[in-house]
Amino acid sequence: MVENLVIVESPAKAKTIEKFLGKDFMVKSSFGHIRDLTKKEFGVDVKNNFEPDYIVSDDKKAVVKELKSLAKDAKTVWLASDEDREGEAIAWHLAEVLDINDEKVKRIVFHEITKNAILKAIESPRPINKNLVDAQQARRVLDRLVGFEVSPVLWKKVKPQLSAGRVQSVAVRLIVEREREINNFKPASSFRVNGIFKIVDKSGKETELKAELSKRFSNKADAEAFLQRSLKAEYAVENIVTKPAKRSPAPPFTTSTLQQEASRKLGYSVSQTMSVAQRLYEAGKITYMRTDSVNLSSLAINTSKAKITELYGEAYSKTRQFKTSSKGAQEAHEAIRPTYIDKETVTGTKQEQRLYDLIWKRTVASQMSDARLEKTTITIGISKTDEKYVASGEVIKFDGFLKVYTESTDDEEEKKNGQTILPPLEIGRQLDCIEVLAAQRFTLRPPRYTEASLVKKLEEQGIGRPSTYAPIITTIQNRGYVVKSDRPGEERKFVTLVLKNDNIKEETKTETFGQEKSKLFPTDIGMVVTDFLMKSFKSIMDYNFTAKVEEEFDEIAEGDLVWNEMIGDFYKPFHNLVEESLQHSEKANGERVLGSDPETGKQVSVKIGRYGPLVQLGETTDGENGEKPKFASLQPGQSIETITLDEALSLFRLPREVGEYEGKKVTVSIGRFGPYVRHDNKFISLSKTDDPFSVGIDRAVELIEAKREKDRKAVIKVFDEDNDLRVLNGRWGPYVSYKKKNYKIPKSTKPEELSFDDCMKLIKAADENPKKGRRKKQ
DNA sequence: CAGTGAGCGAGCTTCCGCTTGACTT
Repeated sequence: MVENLVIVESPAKAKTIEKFLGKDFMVKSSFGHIRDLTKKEFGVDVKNNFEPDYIVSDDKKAVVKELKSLAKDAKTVWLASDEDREGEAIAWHLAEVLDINDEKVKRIVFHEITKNAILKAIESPRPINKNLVDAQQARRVLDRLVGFEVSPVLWKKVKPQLSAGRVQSVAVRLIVEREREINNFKPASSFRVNGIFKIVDKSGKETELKAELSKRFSNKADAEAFLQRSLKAEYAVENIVTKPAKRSPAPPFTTSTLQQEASRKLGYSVSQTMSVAQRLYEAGKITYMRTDSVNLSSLAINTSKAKITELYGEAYSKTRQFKTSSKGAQEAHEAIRPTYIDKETVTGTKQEQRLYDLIWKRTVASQMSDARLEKTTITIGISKTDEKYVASGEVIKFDGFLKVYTESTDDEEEKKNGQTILPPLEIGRQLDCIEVLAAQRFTLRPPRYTEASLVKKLEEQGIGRPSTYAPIITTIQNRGYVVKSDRPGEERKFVTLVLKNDNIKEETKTETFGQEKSKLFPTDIGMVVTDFLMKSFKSIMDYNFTAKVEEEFDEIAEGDLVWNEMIGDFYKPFHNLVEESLQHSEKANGERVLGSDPETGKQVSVKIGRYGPLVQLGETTDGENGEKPKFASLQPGQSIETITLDEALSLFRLPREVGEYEGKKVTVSIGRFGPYVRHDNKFISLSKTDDPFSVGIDRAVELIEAKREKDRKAVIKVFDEDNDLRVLNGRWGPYVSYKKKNYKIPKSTKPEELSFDDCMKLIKAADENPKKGRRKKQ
């Protein structure tokens, strides 16, 4: 029997705290929430003051049972869940479920896992804050009402299995609207002019100085006129301005900033970052990784100071406490930092080491001095015209925190503007101009979201929580609203004018732009659902909806508002929208008429069908004449919103019969797995460079023969005893194939030397004890 | 592995936030 039972949310936290507390304390974990609204029913009694119907989740039954029996025997039960809305609710649910005497229960809180903080917390217990619990109940009930009332409207009006929610629908809206901004974007061009000057220093060494003209020209004629004016011009330094500047370090990591930096610097996906961080946390190497706080414990600040002084000297140390600026932050934890800041590196996988390194640097840099810079601007005058060239540069006078860490940005343009060191010059110096280059530049369309930049945007709007950023991104992809994908760049021509050796030369060059890697694209269904929700549930889709209800949750937490009343005020108009939409909304399928087929005059349209987006030739009403419309699926990368009539029509040109080979038809088409050639009931994939619309019989035969050759090579051995048994060479090396199942060959044996009996032994052994993780999902 | 798009009806789907494993590749 234990005197004191302490319950926290996370088992790793329990382990740490137990060490601080000594023998009389047993520390256990609830593994997060233990109860939730029932899923089988609606879970909220809307006719009875929105009474919630809570049940212990299936996967928590064992935990609850254990905690219950421990609590029964303990003298005091300390509920030590986090000090935020959700944590307070967890404490309350525990108190309700554990079924123990109120006097035995004490609620304690701490914001950092240090011995001092824990001992202090034990000294000052408090009752459960019911107002805060009510704020959580309001949050939970509101999310259930929105999710479980709006989703069924989508099932009826758009497609079964779809979902809508306070957070996910707005996340999808962001991506849809960005995509439309990009589709509607019309790039404008202007001419940017750079002069390259020759500088000779005292020792006779030559360097080049690049300076940009302070003016851009909106068209080629103006740029050309400027170059004409510049012919035989003379150049001189008109002014040099030097200004001191400073740069300060970024605050320590929160979940969102860690996800952003790990994405930019290490290329990790949001969920990858979280699982690597989880492992570091469980190994006791970093503090809790789901946090919205930039706060550091005084212990952490002091150890950083000592470490920085030791490594870089006192001048580099500057202790700082940061304040959070993000909307809706609840700051139940510390910032994400190394548990022991004096440890510069850790053992573990490469991934863990790299993430730890990032966290260490960010934390330490946050406690370092500002960097001091000197910014210099040189203005160069032109003898024959009023425009000026400007060159700017930056010199680091004292590196401060930059010695350790610099935060990255999402802005690609910013990266190019790297700091340059300017050569020493003085006012009045004459400069030789090597060349003047005027190049046509285009305005940039808005960037598509990456996982991490979406998280950043959501956090700015106060939507979602540290524990949900990664799941949100998974959800909107699983629902088919959004896909993460790459897109090849497009080519575009641009004009350059070069003035060199008193001669102006025009040239047209090509550049690629708009290349995308791992970006979030909305699907057709994502766009149709967003449009539907915007029409019927505008208030829920409002970017400020979460912020608005959060204010009310805060009032509930303060005791100034009663939660059921707040929900009641929300529900009445909301439920009316639901009813209204169910009764009056048209079915939404995103149908768009593209025009008519020049050959038949029939209408060509696109819409979302049962199996996805399709193009339709002819109308269903034509059926009266006995003619059914023709259908074809859209290809990956095509969208019902942007597809053109020509693109749509060409989808009907497949499958194409390209000829005959060995007396059998050869056809080309596009299937689920891409373009293919079909011959004698065999399918052969086209290569990336083949165009399914133009591939001819010669190329098709070439592919068929190549495939046959490959298949021949793939067979290492066949057996007379049993035709089903073969030794094959596959993508991952040789293997044994028998009755459609594949078997690994031990590394020690040579595949050519396997006998029939050897193979059968292998098969028997593998079938008899299937290894864990090799079984197929049912 | 390489389709599908008629209509009906039964039975199912769905939210957000707090936590880890247990899965499979």
